[in-house]
Amino acid sequence: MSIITTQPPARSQPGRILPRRFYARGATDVAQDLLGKYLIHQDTGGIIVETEAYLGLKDAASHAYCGPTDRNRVMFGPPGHAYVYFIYGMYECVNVVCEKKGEAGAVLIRAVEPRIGIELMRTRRPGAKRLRDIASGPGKLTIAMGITRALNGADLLTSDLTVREAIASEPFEITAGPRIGITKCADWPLRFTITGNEFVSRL
DNA sequence: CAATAGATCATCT
DNA sequence: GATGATCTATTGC
Repeated sequence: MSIITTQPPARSQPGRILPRRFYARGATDVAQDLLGKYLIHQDTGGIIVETEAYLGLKDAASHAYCGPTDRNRVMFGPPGHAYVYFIYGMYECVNVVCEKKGEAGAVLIRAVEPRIGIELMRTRRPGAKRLRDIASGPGKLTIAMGITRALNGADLLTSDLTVREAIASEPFEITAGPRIGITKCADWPLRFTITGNEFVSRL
């Protein structure tokens, strides 16, 4: 585990949808820069507090490691689109596609701090006792925000799933550590959290 | 609090 | 036919 000190974004319009070029970079950079941004779907949204980078063909833990298939095709497409996959027979997880077309980097959104449409999210996650249980995990946040495989391939700049600049953000530090729930490349420090944030999937 | 079992199915071998 | 970028409930200290 390591701590990375960040600067507040030099120039950002609060609430503005992130531009395509934000995503057209390496997944490791995008994963860190997504922290503190807003993930918005329809009437729900929150602050991204935990992400993981997946490095495509270079990364045995990535769904794209063995090349394009019907499932992972959007990861090889243009940046700034959603890759939503179904896992464990039960859950869906959202990624944002990075890198230029042809390269398959992606960032898994692992946890969100609920901010918009909290009541609606509560009804979708009736088992969640505390606010911090609503979206503190990749499978939980898709349920809370109504994100399904129907959004696989959706454009994050023009669909009703978007990522936006922070409204009013305090400076924060980033903690890096090993990714969760994988067996290959398990020691690569590609999981990033807002240091000390209580809405992450685990401390 | 930590460890473990069970749910459940699309995808790939 | 096995596995998996998970979650919840339950069991055991």
